[in-house]
Order: sequence, then structure tokens, then C-alpha cells
Amino acid sequence: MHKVKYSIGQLAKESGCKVETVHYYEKIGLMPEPPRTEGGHRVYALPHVKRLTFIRRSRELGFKIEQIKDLLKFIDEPNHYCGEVRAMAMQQARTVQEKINDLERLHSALNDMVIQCKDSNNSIDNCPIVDSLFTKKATE
Amino acid sequence: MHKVKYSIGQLAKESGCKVETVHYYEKIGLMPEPPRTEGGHRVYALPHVKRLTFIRRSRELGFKIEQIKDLLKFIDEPNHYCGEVRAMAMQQARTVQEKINDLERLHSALNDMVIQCKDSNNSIDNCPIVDSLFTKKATE
DNA sequence: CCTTGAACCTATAGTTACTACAGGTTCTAT
DNA sequence: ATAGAACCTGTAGTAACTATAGGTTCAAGG
Repeated sequence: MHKVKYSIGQLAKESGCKVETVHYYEKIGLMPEPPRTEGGHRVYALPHVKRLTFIRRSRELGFKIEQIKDLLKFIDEPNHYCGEVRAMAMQQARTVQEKINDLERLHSALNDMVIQCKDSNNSIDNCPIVDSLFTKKATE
Repeated sequence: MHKVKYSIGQLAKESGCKVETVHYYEKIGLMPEPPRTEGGHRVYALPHVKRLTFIRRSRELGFKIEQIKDLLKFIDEPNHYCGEVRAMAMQQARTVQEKINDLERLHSALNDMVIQCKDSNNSIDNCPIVDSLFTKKATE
């Protein structure tokens, strides 16, 4: 199942990205410039597949490109320890938790609004949702 | 506390936006072109403050600009009923709930990784976080 | 060997919702 | 009258891609 050479299309498929995304990652220096065929087509190998998979998974976990660059630096350069990566993962977990909290506040605000607005045949002038959106948040 | 005329800076402050954002909203047709002074400075009134506050609050609730355009259409045009707005709020609540679910999955994935990685002095080659990021999600 | 069509190439523009200049004008307060 | 804050327009930049155009190369079938 593991090939030795991959076209860009195969690389993309294997790692779950689009071809354009690979081009983009190459342009911003996240993926290396691979060897080419005579005709100029990119030729990849297994390490490329792994690297791109790493990138895609990290993106799914909400890491920003710049953070991924840092993670890859740890991995590319020898003499690094797990602790640095662990710290980044913990920080990321905190960031995600904050986003969850924000969204939950938002979700209950929306639900409150919907509950307030029992009579859908109300004219728009009396709609409690519209009303509450015209109101400022904290200070007046 | 309620004035009759507002400069763009005052409008921005009252509604919690930046001046540049007001310019932007005018350019994309979310805010109307207001009257001007002799010298060309924009002059706003209370309805503008309310409208912009509505927009800012809706953005905070995660509505996209296009959705806000729809909401404002309901409000601007008479003969609309609360039901349309209510439906949009409910849909928005669902969307937000989905985002929360996604983030919670992500959060526990990150936490799992951190827990797996007990020994921070591990070399990077043995780091379980790095490992799991090199692994594909569902299918191999 | 030749052809055909899928896959590839580069470069550029578009997306979303702003933010940040630059370089000039107007307003306001002293 | 003048200083400087606030305003004006227009353009470019941000993040992380996606999409398009217009052309070239590759692989498979005849």
C-alpha cells in the first residue's frame, strides 16, 4: 500500500488535502519544494505524505499555520524535547476551551431570544429578538 | 445622553465599532450613506446608532454579514413577521451548537494527547503527540 | 506510434470581514 | 490664527485557502 513515489494528486488524496492547498503550502514554505519530472511535475515520497498529514491533522485541531511552523521546527531540528510540543498542545486546549465557553454563552443568548419570541405572527415591530439586538451589551 | 447629531467617531464609539468598520459597512451597503457637512464629513443621527448597534450585536452572535442583510431587510421593509427572524435565530442556534460539538471533540483530542505525553523530557522522536499528529484520522 | 483526456503547471483574482496605512482636508478649541 | 485631533479617499494587507484561465505533460488504449 505504501508507494515510493507520489504525484501531487496522490499526495493530496493520501493526506486528505486538495492539490491547490499543497501548492499553497509550498508557496508559504510549509511544504518543501519536491523534485520534479523532466516535464516539471512534482514528485513526492512517503515523508511528504507524513508531513502533509501532520499539517492537515494539526489544522483540524485548530492550530494556526504559524503554530504548525513552530511544531515542524521542533520536529525538523534535532535536540528538541517533547515538553515544547506538550506545552503548545496544552495552550491550544485552553484556547479551544475559551472558544467553547464563548459559543455556549452565545448559544444560550440565541435560545433565550427564541423562547422570548413565542408569537411568530407578531409584527416585526414587537419582535423581542429584534428588540434585544438593538440593545447594547453592557454599558449604555 | 441622546444627541441629535453624531460624527462618525461618536457613532463608532456609541455602537462599539471602529470608524474604519463604519466606512466598510457603508461600502458594502450595510449602512446607508449619511448626509454630509459642507466640508464632506459624515453626519449621523440616532437611527444610525441603533442600526449599527444591531449589526454589531448580530455579528457578536455569529451572524454573517449576508444574514444580517436579510435580518435588516425584514426590519426595513414593513409587512414582515417575527416568524422569519425567529427562524433565522433558531437556525443560528443550531449552527452554533454544531460548532460547540466540533470544538468539544477537538478539546478532548488535545487533552488525550497531553495526558498520553507524560514524560516531557522524552526526545521528540518518542513524543506521543507528534505521533498522533502523524496518524490519519479515520481510514488508512 | 499516436491520440485523447485526465492530471498537471503557473499566475492571478476572489473569498470573508475587516484593519492599516498614506497623504491630504476639515473641524474645534484655544 | 493656529495647532492638532478627527476626518476624508483610496489602496493594500490579513488568514487560509479556493477558483479560474490558459497552457503543458503524462498515461493508457488502439
